[in-house]
Amino acid sequence: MNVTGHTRRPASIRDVATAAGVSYQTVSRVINGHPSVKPTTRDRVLAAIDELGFRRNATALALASGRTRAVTVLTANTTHYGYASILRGVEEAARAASYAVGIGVLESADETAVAAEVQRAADAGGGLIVIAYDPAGVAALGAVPAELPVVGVVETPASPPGGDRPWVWADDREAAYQATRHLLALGHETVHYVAIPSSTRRTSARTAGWRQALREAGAPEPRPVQSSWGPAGGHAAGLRLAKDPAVTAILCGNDDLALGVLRALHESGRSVPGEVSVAGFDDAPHSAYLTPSLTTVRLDFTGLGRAAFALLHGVLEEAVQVAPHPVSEPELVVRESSGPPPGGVQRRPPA
Amino acid sequence: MNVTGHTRRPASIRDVATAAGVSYQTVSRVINGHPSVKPTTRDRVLAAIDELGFRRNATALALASGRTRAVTVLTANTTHYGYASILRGVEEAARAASYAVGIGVLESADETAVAAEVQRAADAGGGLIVIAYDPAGVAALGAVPAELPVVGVVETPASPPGGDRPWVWADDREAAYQATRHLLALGHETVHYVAIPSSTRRTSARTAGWRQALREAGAPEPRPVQSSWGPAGGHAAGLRLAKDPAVTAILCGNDDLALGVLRALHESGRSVPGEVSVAGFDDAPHSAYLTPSLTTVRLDFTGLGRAAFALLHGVLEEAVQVAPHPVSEPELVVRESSGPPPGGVQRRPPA
DNA sequence: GCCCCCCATGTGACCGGTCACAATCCTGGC
DNA sequence: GCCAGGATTGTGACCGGTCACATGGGGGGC
Repeated sequence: MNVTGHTRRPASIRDVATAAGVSYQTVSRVINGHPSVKPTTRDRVLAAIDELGFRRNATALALASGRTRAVTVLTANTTHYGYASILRGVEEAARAASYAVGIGVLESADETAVAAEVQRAADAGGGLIVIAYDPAGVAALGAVPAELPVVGVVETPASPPGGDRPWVWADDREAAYQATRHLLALGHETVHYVAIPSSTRRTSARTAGWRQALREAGAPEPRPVQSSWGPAGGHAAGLRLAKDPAVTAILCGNDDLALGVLRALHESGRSVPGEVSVAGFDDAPHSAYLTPSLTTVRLDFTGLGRAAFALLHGVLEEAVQVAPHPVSEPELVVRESSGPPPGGVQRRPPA
Repeated sequence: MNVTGHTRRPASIRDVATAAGVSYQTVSRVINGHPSVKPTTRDRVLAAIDELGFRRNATALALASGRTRAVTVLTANTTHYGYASILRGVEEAARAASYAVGIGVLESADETAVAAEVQRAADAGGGLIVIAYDPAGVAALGAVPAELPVVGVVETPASPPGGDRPWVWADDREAAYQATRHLLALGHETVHYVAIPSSTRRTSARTAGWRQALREAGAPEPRPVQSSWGPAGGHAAGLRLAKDPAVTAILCGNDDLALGVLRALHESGRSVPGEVSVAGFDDAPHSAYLTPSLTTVRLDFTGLGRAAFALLHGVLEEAVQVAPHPVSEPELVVRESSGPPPGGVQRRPPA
């Protein structure tokens, strides 16, 4: 097996063919599992493949056949828990299907920057998965040329800006609805909301679910506090909300925001959950270990990533079309950060 | 610009050549910036390129020239802060150099699984960056065939198992040393250490730095508590350490472990930093917002990723070799979780 | 005015696979 | 024993670029 010392270039199908005493086309048939190859011949070819350590050149395959077996994930953020988990899900599914996974980061939502990044992803060949939870992602999804196979991971199911592209989504609306109902059921008069940046100018799914729960309960609807993605934004928002003694329950657009809010409440001397209840969103790994541990809604991001890949895989190989949303339901996880409002129940919990 | 409705395949250099009335080779020269092309001709070609929306086919380029302009990052984990940040740094630098970035996840340290993943990465063409902080990563680095260009992101600089491969590293030893000295300087008799899983059977760099600081101070050297990567491991370790009233200072292998330790101390009724001081490692984004906020050592993971790419880039293109460790020094960040031991200073702080 | 050389451009082969089609072998039916 | 037809195998062209070399034209040195 490669006894000669000097680096030689890897064996091609013609090398294998020579070694096995057949034509290159026969080798091609063997590696593609074509049925009409005599067993004897096949064995000889396989032996030669083994001996030369032959591996099919993916580049040549892609050029000759057009099949690329690659996916590029376009995302605005790789360190954030939700995004990273989606990426992980994609990678998992892609690995199982022996697809290569590429990644492109959308540094800004600027139109030309986004277009450049989409181009770069397109150049890589294969399919695209765009995480369109934020303005940059939404812009990217919109900028994908029509002929490119793409799947969006979107916030709202109703026809996203990307048009008729296939998509997957987690039911953020339902998740926010559940979390809000939980807080209301504890007896809070209303629930304030610290929002992550919206992906579109329209109301986000999370905001919508929160509002729906308030409305159904006949609770007052405070203005949502627009914030950022990270704990710093939550901290700033939390400081503002802490000043208002009427605030007894806060829902946050994600767990990082909730962390910042918790910190702000602590600094303002308001106890959680004694005076104020806080709920997050996503169930990031650290949320269970905070003090107080964080009530939140768990979303199956990994499953979402897997689903996105499955869908794209179906598009690329015209195999069985996967059902568009096989992702598990959001699950409310009640921990220490939520409890009844101070001074007992202020309004009747719903029957 | 592509007025016809039906999807047509993208323009090739021959299409451009025909449109510009030159040969395909001239087009090739223009897109490669070859000097000897008459300006008039160049302009005509550029116009044709623009009109047809020509983009050079990366696959064909790779096949014909061997240059791939791609990096694959092999890592055991994508959601963990440090890993994700390294990946981000690589992506950033790669984008600037217009390289494509691929990602492969090492699901287990099992030899055949690792070998398969390395093969997959090799098939993608281009260079490899292996994050070798853990057994799976170390195994992967070792399994990379000699002829493949690879850079390791390693824990300890001294000849890693990968042999003479180029590598980058953050000075974990120095970082642990600083953190430990900080705690000792506050007056703690000694510092306990909750360790992340070691990448090799040998003592990790972080453990070594911690031990060195203890030794220099003549402090007792407790056995390090072996743990995992996540908060759950830190929690378990913290519960054990909390039982021992002699424990007044704990250094953790990363911020997630520290989070678990903080939680365990809280559950055990021991106040931080009143009774016990805790320090972490990495300065993850949430650490500043914990209650108490976490004293930790900031490491420039993003810079590490950028450096890894720069090094690989040098190897791939035989450009100027980059200095092997241009990564910034670790920086101690003192926050609320560390303070003097209960009952005042128990030993003299070093002069 | 001639020759040499460089500038500008074109031609053919090749990278390592695939595809479409042709050519051979072998077998059964009559 | 002859022929049709499926099973095997081989040949040439092609994917979209690059590389090595050939070719035609114009300017400077003499």
